[in-house]
Amino acid sequence: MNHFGSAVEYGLHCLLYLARQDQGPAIGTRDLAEFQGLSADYVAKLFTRLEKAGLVRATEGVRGGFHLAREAERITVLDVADALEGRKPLFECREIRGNCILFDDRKPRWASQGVCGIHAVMLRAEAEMRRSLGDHTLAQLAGHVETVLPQGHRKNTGKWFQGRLEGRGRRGARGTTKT
Amino acid sequence: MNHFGSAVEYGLHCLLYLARQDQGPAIGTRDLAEFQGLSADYVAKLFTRLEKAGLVRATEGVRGGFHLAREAERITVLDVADALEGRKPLFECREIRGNCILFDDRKPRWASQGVCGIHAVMLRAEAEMRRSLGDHTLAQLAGHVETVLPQGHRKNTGKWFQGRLEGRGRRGARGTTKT
DNA sequence: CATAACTCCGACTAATTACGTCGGAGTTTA
DNA sequence: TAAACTCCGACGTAATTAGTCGGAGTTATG
Repeated sequence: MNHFGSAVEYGLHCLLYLARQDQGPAIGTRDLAEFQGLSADYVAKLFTRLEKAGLVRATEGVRGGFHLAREAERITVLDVADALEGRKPLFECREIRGNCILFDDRKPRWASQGVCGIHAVMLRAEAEMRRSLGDHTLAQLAGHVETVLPQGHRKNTGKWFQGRLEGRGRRGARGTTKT
Repeated sequence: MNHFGSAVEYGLHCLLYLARQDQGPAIGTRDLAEFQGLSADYVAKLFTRLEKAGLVRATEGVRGGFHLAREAERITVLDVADALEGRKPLFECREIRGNCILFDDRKPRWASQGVCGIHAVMLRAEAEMRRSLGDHTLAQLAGHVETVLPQGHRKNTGKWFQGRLEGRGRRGARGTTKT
C-alpha cells in the first residue's frame, strides 16, 4: 500500500480551501466534504486529528467550523501528513544482525552497536523525503491552485460556501441530505 | 505499515553475503536463511524475484545457489527495493479535483489537466527518496560492514558457508533439519 | 425554552495488503 | 536411481486502512 493514504490527500485538499478563505467565516466539515464528494463522517474524523495536532482551530455551534490555527505560510505538507497518519517511518529495522547463527546463545556487543548499515541508508532516504515535504507550505500550494484555476471558479466556490453557511440553522433547510 | 517491508530488509542482508564472497562458490538460499535465522521458504521466494529482476543469477543442482549478476558496485539499494516490492509510489492521487460539486455532470478540461498540485509535491518527495537510495550500492554497504565487524567473525562466516557447501549431496547429511 | 444544527470522540466493521507456508515440477550430483 | 537442490505459483493468516455509527456537549433559531 502507499505510504501516504487517503487521509493525507483528503486533509490537504480540505486545508487548501481553508487557506484560500481564511479571513472569512469558519467552514464546516460537512460542507467541505460535500463540495468535494467525500464522506462527511470521514472528513470530520480527520479534522479532529488536525485539531489535536494544533493545525486548525474549531468554533462550535450552528455557525461553527474550522479555521487554520496559524498562517498558511507556516503549515507544511509534512505537518499535515504527520498530524493525520502519525509520523511513521519508511522502514523498521528488525535487527537481523543479532540473529546470526554463530552467536548461539548470547550475542556479542558489537552485533547490536550503533545503527545497522541498512537501517542507516533507509533513515537517510527518509530524511530526504521529509525535508522535501517540509519545504512546501499550504500557502504555496494554494497560490499554485489560484494560478491554475479560472477566476470564475474561485468566485463560484466562495458563493457556494457562503450560501451553505447562510442556510444553516434554518429549520428544515437540510432535511434529508444524507448520502 | 512501513513502506519498505521485511522483504527488502531480508533481501539486502542476504545480498550482502553474496557481495562479500562473490568470487567463491554459489550460496544457497537455505544456508543464507539458516545463518540469519530467517524462514528458508520465504528467502527462496525473495530470490526468485531478485533473479527475475536480473540482480542475481542461479546455478541449479546439488551444489547450486546464487551469485550476483553484476558487480556489487553496480547494484543499488533502490534496485533491490524495486525488485522485491515492485516500484510502488509513495502516494496515489485519486483526482479529488474532478469531484467538485460545481461541475455536476461533466467536468471542465482544466479540472484534470496536468498534475494535481498535491500530487506534484508528493512526486518530488518520492524522487528525493529514490535518489538517495540510488546513491548507495551493495559494495558500499558491504565495505561498511567489514569495517565494523571483527576480523575473526568474517573468517568464521566463510568457514560456516564452506562447511555447509561440502556437506551437501552426502546422503542423509541434512536429514530432518526442517525448522 | 425547546429544537435542530453543529462540533467532538471513541468504538465498530469491511476490505485490502503484507508476511509467511505449502506442495509440486524440473535439474544435477553421489 | 535417489536425494538434494532450485524454481514457481497458490494458499492462509494477521495486521492495517478506510469508512461508518452512535452518543455527548454547544450554539443559534423559532
